[in-house]
Amino acid sequence: MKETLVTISKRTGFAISTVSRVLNGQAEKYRISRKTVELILAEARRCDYTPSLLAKGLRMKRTNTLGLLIPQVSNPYFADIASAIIREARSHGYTVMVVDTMENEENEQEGIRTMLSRRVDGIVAVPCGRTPDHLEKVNRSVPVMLVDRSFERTSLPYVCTDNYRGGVEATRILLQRGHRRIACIQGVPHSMPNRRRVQGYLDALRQAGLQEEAIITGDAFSLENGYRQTKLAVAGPDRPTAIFALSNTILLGAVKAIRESGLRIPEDISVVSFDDNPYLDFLVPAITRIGQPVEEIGKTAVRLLLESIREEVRCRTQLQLPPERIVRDSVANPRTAK
Amino acid sequence: MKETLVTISKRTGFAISTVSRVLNGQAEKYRISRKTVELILAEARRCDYTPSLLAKGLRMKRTNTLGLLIPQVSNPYFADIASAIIREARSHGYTVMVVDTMENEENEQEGIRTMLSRRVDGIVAVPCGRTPDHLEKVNRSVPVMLVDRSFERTSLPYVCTDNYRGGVEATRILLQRGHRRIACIQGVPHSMPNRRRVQGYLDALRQAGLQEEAIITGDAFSLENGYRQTKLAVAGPDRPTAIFALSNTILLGAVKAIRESGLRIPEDISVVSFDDNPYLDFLVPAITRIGQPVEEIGKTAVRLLLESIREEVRCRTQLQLPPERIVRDSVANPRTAK
DNA sequence: GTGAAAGCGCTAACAC
DNA sequence: GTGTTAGCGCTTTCAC
Repeated sequence: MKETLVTISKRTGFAISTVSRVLNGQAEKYRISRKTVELILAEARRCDYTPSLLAKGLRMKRTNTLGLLIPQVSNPYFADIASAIIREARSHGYTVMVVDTMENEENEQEGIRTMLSRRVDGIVAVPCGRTPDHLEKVNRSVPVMLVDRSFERTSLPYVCTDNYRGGVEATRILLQRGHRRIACIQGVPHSMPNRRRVQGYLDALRQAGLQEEAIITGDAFSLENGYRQTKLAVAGPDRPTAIFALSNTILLGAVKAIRESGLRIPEDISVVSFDDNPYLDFLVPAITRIGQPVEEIGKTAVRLLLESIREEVRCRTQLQLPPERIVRDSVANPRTAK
Repeated sequence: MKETLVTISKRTGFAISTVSRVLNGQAEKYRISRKTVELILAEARRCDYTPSLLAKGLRMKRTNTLGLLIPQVSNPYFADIASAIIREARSHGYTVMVVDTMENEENEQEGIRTMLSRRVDGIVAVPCGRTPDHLEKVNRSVPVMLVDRSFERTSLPYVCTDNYRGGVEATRILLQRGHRRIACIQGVPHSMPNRRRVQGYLDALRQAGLQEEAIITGDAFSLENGYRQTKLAVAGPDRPTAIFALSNTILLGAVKAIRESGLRIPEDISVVSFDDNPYLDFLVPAITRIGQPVEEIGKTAVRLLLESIREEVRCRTQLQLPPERIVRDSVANPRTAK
């Protein structure tokens, strides 16, 4: 049978309230005698007392638990984010319940329901819907923090990469080498990170007076999409001299297609990708890329969320953290510019 | 203010118990009239009633929650396992609390404490200690299921890869090509997966009458370890013609060292690795490897655990699932055998 | 310095 | 068919 305050109370002869106070470190506050404190602590240790956070949560209306909605835990990028969030939460005494939404809005909604039922103190979400409506509604009952992805106009707080700037930088890396025909292979068109990256790409081209040259294709953050679009691109008459892949998965597809076509990176075609990953240094050549500050995103999101829980106010901070250029060997001058 | 059974009870005029029964789908069982049912359901929907699983858990002594202890969520291999576990649990109506133990036994113990306090119905663990003692003790109060790693002699149930067989198969792939000097670069020596893989390697050599040729080095599942050991191995006088890396990370270090030394894979030296990962197909050459049935491991572990929770008996199943050979292009005949 | 008791939201045994 | 009530384990107000 489980130990409770009652059993300890009975065995030590002190009242439940006294036991509770001692076990919560409130002995001082209530000026409970040293002797009592020690007796109770000893007994608690002896019987391996494990306080019920269920009962405590029910009483206190706080569970020290956060909910985390992630579109795909097995995706290394999301795993990194989840990892950062879980660790940061733990360092503040919070535990995290994770729901894998599998990029499905229904799963997301159901996940939110379970979390609310479990009375989480706050929710961190990488949202997968097209609109913030539902999450905004949830935010009225429990604080919500968006991570990685956000929405066009929303009052919800978020922490993500400055994807626009990432798009600009990636494109500039190529422009500086003299590339003019740069194919941008995108992921899910309506998603915010995608739109911002594309916008960055377009603006960089525009500033270079190359707006006419924009080539935007693709529709999914997948290897298949990267492969298909690259196949098409290199087969066409006016082959691009460089490819900007908007994600790791797209990049892999692109690399596969390029290799199959017999072209060499970077001699025949340059490549820049988004997202960091240790493996990218082991491809030949190593891939030049725009890394996202994953660790910082997770940490910051949790800190802001916990703060808003503590202060009992809704957080309104919307943060875009700067991406990181990781220059390797997949970019060279275009042939035509030689 | 939050809605509860009481508020609904008051507003509809029915007793709390009636409301409870209806909302739990027990209307039939208690032969509650259609009208009552509809009124109550309507009101619950209207006010967006969210049942408190805290209160329910307190009352029922079941929370429909599992605890998951993972040594490093950001490691793609563990992320895959976590993903499978989370999804399988969800499909049975369970939510998962994840603790990242960071390969630290203290964190593991603390993680267990929080989980027990939160009254999880069961715990899935990739343990990081050297002995099963503590987990066996925990198993007396709540069912524990080991995953990926196990212990030499333990009564705890587990589901993992047949690492011994993996070690044998990897080694045989090399032996069949005529390799005789095969360096095995291991990870943490005392860990079960490592020991079993090494044992498989040794037995495969023995069966080929090559026990004298065994070369076992290394001490960590890390890129650095793989790099260092490979550097030493290729620099030595009697260079191995093949390397068996006991993990992905070790492999990457090995590849780096081999490239730096100017040797080519597989012409100068063959390579076989453990663990699957999509990126391995994009290295040049693509790496031949032994994949672990991660999805199945996670699924099976959760199923067995839930079953033992349901039946209220301790599971004693200890399962080793067969690994998968993934043959690519990193193995060739050794030079000397030509 | 310590204790008694109410109540958090829920289920289920028992009553009618 | 529906209602009353005890109790899950905890915190906290009020009392002494």
